[in-house]
Amino acid sequence: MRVNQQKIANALEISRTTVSRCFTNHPGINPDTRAAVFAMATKLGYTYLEPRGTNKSKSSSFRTMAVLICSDLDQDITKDNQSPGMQLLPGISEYALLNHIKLDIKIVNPRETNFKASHYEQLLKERKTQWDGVLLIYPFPSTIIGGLMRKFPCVSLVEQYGASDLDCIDVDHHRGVSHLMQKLIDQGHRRIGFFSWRYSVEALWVYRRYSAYIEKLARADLPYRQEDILNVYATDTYGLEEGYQKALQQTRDGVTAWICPADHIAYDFIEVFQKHGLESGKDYAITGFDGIPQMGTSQKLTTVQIPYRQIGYQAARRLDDLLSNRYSTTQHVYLNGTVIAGETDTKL
Amino acid sequence: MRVNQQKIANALEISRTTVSRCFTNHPGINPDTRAAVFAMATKLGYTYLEPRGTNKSKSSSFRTMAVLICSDLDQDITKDNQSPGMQLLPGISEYALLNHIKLDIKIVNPRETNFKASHYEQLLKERKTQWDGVLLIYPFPSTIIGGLMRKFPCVSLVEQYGASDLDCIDVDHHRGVSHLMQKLIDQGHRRIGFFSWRYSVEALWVYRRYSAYIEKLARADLPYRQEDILNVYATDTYGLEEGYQKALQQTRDGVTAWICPADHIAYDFIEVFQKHGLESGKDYAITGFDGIPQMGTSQKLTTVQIPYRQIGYQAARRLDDLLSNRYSTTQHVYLNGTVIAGETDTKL
DNA sequence: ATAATAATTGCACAATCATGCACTTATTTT
DNA sequence: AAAATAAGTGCATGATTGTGCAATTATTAT
Repeated sequence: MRVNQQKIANALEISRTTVSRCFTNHPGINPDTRAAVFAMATKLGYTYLEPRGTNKSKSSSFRTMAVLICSDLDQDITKDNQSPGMQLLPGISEYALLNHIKLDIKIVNPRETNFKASHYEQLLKERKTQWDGVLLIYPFPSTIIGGLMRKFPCVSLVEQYGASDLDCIDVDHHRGVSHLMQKLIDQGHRRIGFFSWRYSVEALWVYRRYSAYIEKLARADLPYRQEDILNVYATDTYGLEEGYQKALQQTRDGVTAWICPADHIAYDFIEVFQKHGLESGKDYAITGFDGIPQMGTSQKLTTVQIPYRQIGYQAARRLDDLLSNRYSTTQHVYLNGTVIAGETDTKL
Repeated sequence: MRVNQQKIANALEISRTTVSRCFTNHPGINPDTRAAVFAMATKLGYTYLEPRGTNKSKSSSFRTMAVLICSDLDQDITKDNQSPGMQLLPGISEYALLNHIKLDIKIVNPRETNFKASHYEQLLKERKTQWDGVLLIYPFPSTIIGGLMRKFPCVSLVEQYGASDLDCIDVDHHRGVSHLMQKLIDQGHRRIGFFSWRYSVEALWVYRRYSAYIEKLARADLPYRQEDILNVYATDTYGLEEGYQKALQQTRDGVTAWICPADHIAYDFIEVFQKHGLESGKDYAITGFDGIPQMGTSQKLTTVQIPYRQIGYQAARRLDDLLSNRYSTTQHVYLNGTVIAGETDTKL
């Protein structure tokens, strides 16, 4: 017999009305109840089909999306428009404009980890227009994410959040790293190392780009060498100076190219190595990731340009989807970055 | 005798009216029913040709998506409706119905690698209504993909295709593997191996799931052990029997859990180990990936259920986007699978 | 502690969906 | 040209889902 809402209601011993409201995104449903219903629906294999006739009239009402940027005010935003946070906005507002969505952009304090604190209380009460959903820019404390997700549909941009069921739009780490490495391999590099930093907060993109690096090694049939991978494993990390010493040592030992999971790591690397008389693009190859132009560098770094505008657009769009259909499988969208051919990937 | 709608109706024990409505994109047809009808039609070899003269104004507003299933007719389709190809149809049909898109489902020969061959010539010329875009199910020869992509917007389902700029919708390998491994780690496993098979065609999902495995090792701070990884590196592969010997050896040496990148690999593994007196879920833990229920197995495998319906839906949707040419950046969408707790991940 | 207020949930009824029957229209066959 | 076959459509109907309002429960303010 087919699964219907009644089955779910029976299983949870609640009324079918409540089940229906969960799927129709009705206000006034306890988030916990909704979660329980969705979990049971998945378990029983229920498929909710949006009603087809009615969904046109509904979209006429104005929605409001919050854009929360988790960053110190002076650090990121005020600095310049080059910061990722600012670069994402055009895409977001483009989508919002096209679809008559209001935006409410707020900067929140990264050090506030208590969702019940006045900082967030205020944020939520201040507005007359209720938020319908939230876009998250930069990493948030997980407690905050939990609190926000209970109240609103959320979509995260660029940064990802481990195992929690948060939708996320990001650059395609795998393709990016794969392209960079292919470029190196094409130039004759056979021993390619991975150089990162340890971050105080767990940086998921480091792991993701590292895993892309490993995957490419395997597919290109290049051997895995533990000693050419620096600062990925927690138990096997180096201090800043120590790390560079090790990198120097490995370079002398035969590593001809280094993959760095971020541009700023690569720029610093280049600077340090220069002090030791090693020139990037000549004595060794190096690539970054992010496509942030650096001032005061003579060389153009080979890197992957992150498609910020597209990410912003897709994120807003995904959130819009979630507003009308909250019972939807969590998804990650990875957009192709553009490889920027710099001068640092040259053959020896 | 020729195949007609009545045949399909009989086979599915529904009225012919319903079958007719499926092909004419009548509203008020359940997407599941429609998917079942399409599947049966494909199986029986029925091709729907729209009525001739009448469709001047009407059909022009309908777009047509081709769904190409690259599989041997008898192998996959006729077998049962459990095959991935068939399971994707309900989601595709759901989107198509909601958005007034016609579907044209075809099975193509995997061994035909020449796009200019009559096999494809026919496929393209047969129809009066031109395809507006193509959904690809199962891996196609790269020559065919190239040919198709030059002619139509394409989106691939479940399988991925390396570096080419093809949009793709798939299960979230990383989250799936991460959840499975976390489950193992929670149960006390500390030495987790990876066991795969070598495939004649490059299986991207093996690499992707392998890279997810490595990423999780790093994040959980478990050491990388080359000798616990079987049949991922081309230069370091074993024959079938040889591979199991090695796996046995490593298990005796201290590996307590094995991650397999696919259910069928895991089922075979269990069977072989059983012959050697090792019981899954007791003497060692093992997990698969795909959520395909296996007949004749006493134990339920711990695995990840692929959200076929959602994948189908999102793929159709992505293709629809590409048709209206709204977004140019190539993207990969990964949907969360559901971890199915079986009996094979137990602690020793 | 108790009243006032807000948040959830259930009931009853309304709306819509999905499908088969009967009939119409189009295309072949005889 | 009539008969036969195949396919499309209006309508009726039971199944399923959506919604206003009242009842219930939780929360907050006296």
